[in-house]
Amino acid sequence: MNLKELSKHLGISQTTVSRALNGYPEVSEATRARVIAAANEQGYSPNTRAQGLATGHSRCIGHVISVGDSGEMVNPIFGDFMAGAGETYAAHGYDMMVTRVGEQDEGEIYRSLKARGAVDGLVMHAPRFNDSRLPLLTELGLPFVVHGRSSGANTSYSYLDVNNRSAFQQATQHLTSLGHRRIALINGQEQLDFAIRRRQGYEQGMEEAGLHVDPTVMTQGEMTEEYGYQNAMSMLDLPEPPTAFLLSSIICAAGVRRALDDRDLRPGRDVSIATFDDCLSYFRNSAVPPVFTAMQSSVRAAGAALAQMLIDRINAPDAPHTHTLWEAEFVAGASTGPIKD
Amino acid sequence: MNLKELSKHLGISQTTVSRALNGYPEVSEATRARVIAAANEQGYSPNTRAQGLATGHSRCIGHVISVGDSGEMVNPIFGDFMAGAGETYAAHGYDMMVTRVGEQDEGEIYRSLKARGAVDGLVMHAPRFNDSRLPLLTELGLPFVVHGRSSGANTSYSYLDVNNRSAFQQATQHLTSLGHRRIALINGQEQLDFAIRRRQGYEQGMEEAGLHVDPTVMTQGEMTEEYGYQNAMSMLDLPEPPTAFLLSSIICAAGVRRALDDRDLRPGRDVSIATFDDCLSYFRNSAVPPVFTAMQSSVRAAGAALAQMLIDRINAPDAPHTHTLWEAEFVAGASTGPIKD
DNA sequence: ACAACTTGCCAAAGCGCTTTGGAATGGGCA
DNA sequence: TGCCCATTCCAAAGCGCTTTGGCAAGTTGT
Repeated sequence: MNLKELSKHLGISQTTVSRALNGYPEVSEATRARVIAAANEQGYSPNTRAQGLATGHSRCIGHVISVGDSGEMVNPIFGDFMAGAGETYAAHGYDMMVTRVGEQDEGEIYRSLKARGAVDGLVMHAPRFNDSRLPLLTELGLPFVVHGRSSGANTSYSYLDVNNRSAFQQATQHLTSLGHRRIALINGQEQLDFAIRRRQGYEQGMEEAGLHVDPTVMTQGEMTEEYGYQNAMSMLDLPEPPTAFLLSSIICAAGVRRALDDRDLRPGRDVSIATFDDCLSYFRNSAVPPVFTAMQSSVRAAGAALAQMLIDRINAPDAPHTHTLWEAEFVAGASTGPIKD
Repeated sequence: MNLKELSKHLGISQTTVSRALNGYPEVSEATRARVIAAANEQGYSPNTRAQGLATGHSRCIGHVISVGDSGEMVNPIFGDFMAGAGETYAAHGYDMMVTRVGEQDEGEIYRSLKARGAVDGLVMHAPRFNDSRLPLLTELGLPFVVHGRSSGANTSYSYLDVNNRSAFQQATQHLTSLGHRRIALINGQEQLDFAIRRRQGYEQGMEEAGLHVDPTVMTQGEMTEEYGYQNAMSMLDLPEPPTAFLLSSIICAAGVRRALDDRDLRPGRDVSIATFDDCLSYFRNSAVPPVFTAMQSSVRAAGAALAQMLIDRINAPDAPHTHTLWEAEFVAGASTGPIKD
């Protein structure tokens, strides 16, 4: 069933049917009601592509996820983020397109999405330091918002970020206030902006406690469970092992927990663990008290909010850029405790 | 830059440019080369919507993920599955559309995707027992493939599934051969087909060992870490606690591990854990020996293979349905061992 | 009663592409 | 030379929608 058929069925012109369906005022309410009823009855929905061609909009949002071909990690927050964003898109009648890309040709993908008119806007994920995608997207004139920020970039852009720096400064402070002086940082990949800021927060927290940072207990890498485990294991083998671990992801934290377990150390009593927690739906930290002392911020909520930001931006592309900074919430859990002497 | 402009720029008709670009034989190689060069130089890509309108195809694949509004779990395999599927789609010039849906109106979504011509085909996730989506999709005439199977359905469809039954039968057998007689099954939601089959495999394995199943050590639910933990904890409190746990997900297994830890029990020595492992990129079980004894099958590979199946199906919609059944691979890990007496 | 609006509808153009049905051009062959 | 076929290209229709510009009919003001 298409417009032509529907209009023939109703004995009314295509114009009128289209207008009735799209809420234009030039059609009487009686006609509109009749049209809508017929459309429902016939199961008519306007063809997305034709509508897009005619209007010049795709009513589709792009998400580009980069996954190295060499079996790199898929970001575990992906699903929850999408769930949040999808909710907003659905409410506004947008579709959601996701494109997988191996790092190399990410710029090419953006150009293509723009040239093909495939999306009305997109969400940029995992910004890096002075990210080159920022000027590219700006130049392309494709509305976009960023999940996170890019230090050192001098392009202006809209973003929603968690205050990673203050989160890690707070977490560090929590640990130092418990007497910990040797605190390991098991961070995400430090070409990613969020990891940079988290390190800064950690360094600041250490400094405020009059402690100096020691590179031997600081690592960065893909935040898998195994990565947490292995780093914790090797650090525990150091002549002067850390008494507390600060982690970038609850998945990693699980790995560290396993390492402690292997060493017969109990979290919170023998060694402390504090972590960032994205409130992943399949890995909740919501026991009472929470398993992990954590700085938490829902990535699903972030997805929903960013999607809204993007839609607003598409509707008003020349509006000034929006900057939203969420503070992570500190939750005291069972994984931290005063240092043993 | 659009076709018209490009053809004007080249002094050639739109027809010829289009044909040159699409590899039709009616154009000389010299002209083709010239056209392609100009297209690259001008950064021309055909408008997706216009192309779709003209051809009647969207070159887009749909994935519908259902996420309850009440904060239900997002399937942790989602990201890895998409990464695999996305690879295949990209190689074939397909885009990937994902639609979030709260259970209630899933049929509506399918109808809409079809009516709007938004996708050329779709992947159906998480089939349930006698899933009503099967006849619906068949009736709609939208090419689709299923990740998993639907017991009790009498519609014919293409699928790729892991042999969940044999996987769990094998895992159970492994445990019984180690002397375990009281084996807990912490399963996924048993309205989902894969969980049904896993239970059957478990029951078969128990029966083969001359053991009868005991509902008090069998649960089903959303496979979160906490779910694994809580069930393990309460089962360990039973008058006759299980000596082994069989799990549907490595995320859950982590929870069980934590429970054992809390009870000062060591996996593999005091209590055994065997689990299904989807080879999630952020939660690898690839240590030597693996942390968990597991039945493993890569969900990323499944995504890639299913995508290929769907594309084949789109290209030959009347071909007979394809059924692929993968056997999960047994890996002996550190989490299982002979029963303590 | 007549001009001036409003209201409710329609025909047709246009969005950017593919594809059908020719129409030139040139080469091979008798 | 004349005929036939390939080869190479083009004009125009059509995909399903939105939107412009009108046109009747009904309504208002004087």
